[in-house]
Amino acid sequence: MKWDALEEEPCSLARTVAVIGDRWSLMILRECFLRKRRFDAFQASLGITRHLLADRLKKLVRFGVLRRIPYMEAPKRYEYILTQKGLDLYPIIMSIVHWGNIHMVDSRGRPMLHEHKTCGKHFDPLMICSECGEPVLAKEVQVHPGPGAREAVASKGRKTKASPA
Amino acid sequence: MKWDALEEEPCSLARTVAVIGDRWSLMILRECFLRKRRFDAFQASLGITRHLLADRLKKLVRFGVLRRIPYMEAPKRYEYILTQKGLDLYPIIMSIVHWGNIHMVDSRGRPMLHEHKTCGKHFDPLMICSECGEPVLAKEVQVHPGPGAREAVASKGRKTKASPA
DNA sequence: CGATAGAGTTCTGTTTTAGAACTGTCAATC
DNA sequence: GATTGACAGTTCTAAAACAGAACTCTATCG
Repeated sequence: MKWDALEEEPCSLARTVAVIGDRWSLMILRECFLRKRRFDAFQASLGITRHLLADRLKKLVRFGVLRRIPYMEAPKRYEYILTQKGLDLYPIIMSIVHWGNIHMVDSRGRPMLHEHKTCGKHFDPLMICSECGEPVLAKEVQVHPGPGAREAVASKGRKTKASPA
Repeated sequence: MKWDALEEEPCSLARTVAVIGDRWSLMILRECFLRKRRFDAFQASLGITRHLLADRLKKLVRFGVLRRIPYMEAPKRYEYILTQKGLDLYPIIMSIVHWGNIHMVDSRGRPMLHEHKTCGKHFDPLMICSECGEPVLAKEVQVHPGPGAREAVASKGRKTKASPA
């Protein structure tokens, strides 16, 4: 399966994975949320090859996650800033960081702490249900096909071809 | 940078990306959360090559995200089920799906709807602060180095080498 | 006996990625 | 006024990852 094919899948996970589902895109986004915005800054702190960095930035711009704005004429220089669409990725980034905090830290503890400026405390992100406000657990969630689902092929038995989410 | 190097980084995001930061791992996990658990079931609904599927399953087992349990002797057959560590990935999966629901759907709408069995309603996941219960926005979060941070090289000025999170 | 199912492994050829060097423009320095 | 350095890339080659298809092995089914 090609990356382009992922985008076409009737599955919100696959489509999002087409945008951010490689290690470098996620690492670049980490830098963006840490207020980095220039080519060399990304390159220095990530150790990514310049070739791939150029490529990934292009991709993220193409998907509308980053915007490329000139900050200097002659020579033209650009910086990359998060669009609203990009900012909306924050819960993904935070939940990834949180999982790492719980399951991947060594004996020294967390590399980074997050302070919620609104309340002034170090916090962890918590995922709750938009309707009842209770924490959401995998076992308590039932999925149903939505309007954008692929038509189920309805072959005999319990064999429905695809499994979008 | 190799995948192994990512694991070593003093950054919870990098370490998590080392585990799930490729398209197939995320797609496999989607299937796991949809209760798929067998090799051929994964292969059929993902269209991944068998080679890569075997490889990714091995990786996810090695990282303790999946457990490989025999469900049949002679011939030995195994199925892959989520460990607690794997189940804890749910917020990541859900936030990815949610972003896709908001930003990547076509005119037909969402491919899939999620029902919170606890309250019986279709819902979206919401990320809140564990301390004050308010929704968390990127701009309201300040990061600080934690105990597991790499020693900052403290060069002159505002130039700290790495940017873990 | 031959066919089918399940869970992989092996093979070959194509894509992606890593790592390093190169380009081009401007500003500041020797 | 030639040289160096910052910045934002592009180009090159070799190494690694991936796609697609075929093959293996055990066991049951008709």
